Amino acid sequence: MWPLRLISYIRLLFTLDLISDKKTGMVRNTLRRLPLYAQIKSVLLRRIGEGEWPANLALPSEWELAAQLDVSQGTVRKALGELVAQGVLYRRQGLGTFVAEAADDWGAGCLLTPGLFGESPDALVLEFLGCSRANASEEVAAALQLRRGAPLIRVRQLWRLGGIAAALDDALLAADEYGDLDARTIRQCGGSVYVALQRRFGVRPRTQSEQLRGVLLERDDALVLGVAADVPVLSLLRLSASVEGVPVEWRQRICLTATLAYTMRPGA
Amino acid sequence: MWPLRLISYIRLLFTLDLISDKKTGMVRNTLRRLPLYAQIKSVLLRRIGEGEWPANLALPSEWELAAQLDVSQGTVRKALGELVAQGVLYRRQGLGTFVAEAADDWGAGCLLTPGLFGESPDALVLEFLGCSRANASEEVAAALQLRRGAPLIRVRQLWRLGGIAAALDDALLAADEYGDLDARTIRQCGGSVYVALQRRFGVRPRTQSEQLRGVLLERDDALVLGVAADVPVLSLLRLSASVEGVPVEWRQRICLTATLAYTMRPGA
DNA sequence: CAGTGGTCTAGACCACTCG
DNA sequence: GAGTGGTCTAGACCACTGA
Repeated sequence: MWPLRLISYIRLLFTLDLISDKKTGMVRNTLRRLPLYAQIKSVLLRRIGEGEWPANLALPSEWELAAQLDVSQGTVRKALGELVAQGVLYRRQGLGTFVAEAADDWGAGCLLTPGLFGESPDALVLEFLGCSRANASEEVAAALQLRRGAPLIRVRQLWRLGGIAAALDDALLAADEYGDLDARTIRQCGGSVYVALQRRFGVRPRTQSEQLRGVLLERDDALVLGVAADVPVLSLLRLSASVEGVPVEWRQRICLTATLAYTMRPGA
Repeated sequence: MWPLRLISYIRLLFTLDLISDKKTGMVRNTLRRLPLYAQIKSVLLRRIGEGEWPANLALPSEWELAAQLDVSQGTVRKALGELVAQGVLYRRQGLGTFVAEAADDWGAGCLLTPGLFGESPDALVLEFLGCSRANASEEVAAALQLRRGAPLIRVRQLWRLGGIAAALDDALLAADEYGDLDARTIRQCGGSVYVALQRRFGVRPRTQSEQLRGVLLERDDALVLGVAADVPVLSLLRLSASVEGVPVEWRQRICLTATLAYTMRPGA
């Protein structure tokens, strides 16, 4: 019994690219620096990132995974639970555990609703406007860990609610890394940058930080949105990173708030 | 063994004010409509609400609670875990599980930071401005489940960051329910409405819904904040409710965003 | 040192979904 | 009915805290 467990720990060790110079007796302790379920989580995250299981197809069952990784079902369950909480997976009782689609470009931070404290989120429609090149400002360069002036891809998207323009997005990505992201690719992905990143680069961006301001709508943006300029709007900045924590995308969003309000997801 | 479990289920039944007309054989199934850990959660929430354990003092240990409620430690742990996730409790390894302080008036929805994607939240200072009476508008009445024109208590607070005015709050509460909330009481609670609610009424408000807009700063508010009017600012509306889900407070906040930005808590 | 939360296991049963 | 996630138990050991 015990030797078998030990072997599994050693296997996990290599799977995680961790190195231990300790004697076998010490391996377990060394590994315990991270709880087993956290190690399982890393292993699964990597295998998901490598596209081992397509989106919306079931992973192996909890018992199957437990056998593969040589841990108990409860431990697998705890790891899966955290991934579900992070939105990477979802579960359906009696069916299985599934890889979630790439995150929606709108993001999980806040939700748009038409009414006041209304409950119906209403379908936002994403419209792809175009792709262009740009250079990193000081601010963007710092956030994306690039040098100032580094070449960027700029993706412009328009959000509509019931046909009416609601928000305007500018997504910025490092061109050196994601230069292949052209208009055709994004169009094939329904206009979604995140879906394109997932399919083309195996990157699943996750919101890392979001920031809000009240600003006045600029003339250029007002033209695109088809409304008057100089009205107060909501400005959102978002930094997204891969599951490994590498910055991927900087996004700036302008939200019209004259007739709409933005309801935040009730936290916890 | 089994009879003992049965008795515990029946006890839980009464603790939860649930009623079952079924024969003893059916009680278990009836109860199973809610998982055991969820029932434990309710029981604990109520006991916390009744002030059984003062803030920052330890609850009984997981094993002790398990014995009291006649469930396993793992089940208690799951219930406690969810309450920790909700911010009602916090845990410290080796010490115990504690009741958290009343929520901060600032709220858990978003966090203010001075810099761009900066990491230091910086201490916000709350300044109590005063108390007054008002009447419920249509909107507020609907949110607080009152009739239109119902008497309200209005509490005004100013938030400062490094001495500089950053935000202005107007909290509205039903006067019929919370009429005792006068300036003296609130001052005794450090200016915090939530602390006062907890101490005076045993109510622990939790954010239920939050809504954002970009608006222009009005003249009256500009005077209080000591800045120019007509600048774009962030407007936040928040509805708070008791743990039982009864609406308690409607709060309107005006955030200056000329030199500050509001970073949202990274979700999950 | 004793007591606490944190992790992990093995095994059981339930509730749901599908063919 | 077979297979899946969801819950619950009993017991073990670890890591941390404080006296």
